[in-house]
Amino acid sequence: MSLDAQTLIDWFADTARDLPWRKPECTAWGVLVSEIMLQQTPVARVEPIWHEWLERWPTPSAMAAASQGDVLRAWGKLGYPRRALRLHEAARAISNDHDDVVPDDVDTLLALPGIGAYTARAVAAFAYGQRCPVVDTNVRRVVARAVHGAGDAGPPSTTRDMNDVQVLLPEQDAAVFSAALMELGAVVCTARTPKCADCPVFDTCAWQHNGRPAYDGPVKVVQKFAGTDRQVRGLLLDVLRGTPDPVAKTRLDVVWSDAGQRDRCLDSLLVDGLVEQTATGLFALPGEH
DNA sequence: GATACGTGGCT
DNA sequence: TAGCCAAGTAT
Repeated sequence: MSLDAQTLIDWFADTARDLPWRKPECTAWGVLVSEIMLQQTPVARVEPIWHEWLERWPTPSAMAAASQGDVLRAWGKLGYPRRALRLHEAARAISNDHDDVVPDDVDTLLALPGIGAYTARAVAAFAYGQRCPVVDTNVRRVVARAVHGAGDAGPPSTTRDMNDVQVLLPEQDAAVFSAALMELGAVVCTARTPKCADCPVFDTCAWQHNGRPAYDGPVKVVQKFAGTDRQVRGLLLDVLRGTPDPVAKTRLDVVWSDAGQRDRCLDSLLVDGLVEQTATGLFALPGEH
């Protein structure tokens, strides 16, 4: 009952999107880059940037040789630019400590900056075919519905979520099964309007059998954006991405009227290493090599 | 466990 | 329109 692995694997073979990081010729580095970019970011926005990155920096050592500023500019407006900095750090660690080969075991991957419980297992599974639970927001939602019969997933709990998925993994083709689970959540078992008519596991779905109950867990807090430090940091960084040379603070002051918030955000960007101040007091993306 | 962290498309 | 949502991680 509930979620036959082979059914999902067959469905995936028939209908999976043709994403570049799923192609057989895609390297482990390509998979890692895709996983970092896809954190909290839709596929449509990632694809073009991913292609640029892999062409420009086809190996970890290639990216390790770039400056932080180059990496941040190439990241463009993907969002959460600290990801770019951490990926750059990871590239250097892989280049220096791992012979330019993306590690294939979860614990070693977890030790790299910007790689957490999800990404470490996604790389182990999708780049190296390992059998481990890969749990993202899509998988959590599919399991909540198809297995637990709930309207949506409750608050995440890494231990519990991974256990839930571990017991579903087939002995064979576990990595393909994980990709299929994610694909189902991304294109069929979606958050707002699930396309149950297209679902390959409709007949065994616990949510259907339960009469499609509404989500009854804790209220999910929606993150504000307008007016927050996140918006201001984004505006400041956008100025610096758009210019090759360091700029005077007056160039940054125009992006936000509240001087107190502006300065606080600029300071936090300096602390985060996303911005650097020159000896003459100008501001720029970090240029360290 | 809660919160901070970008950005833009969709309903 | 305002809010929801998108392959999370670090603290």
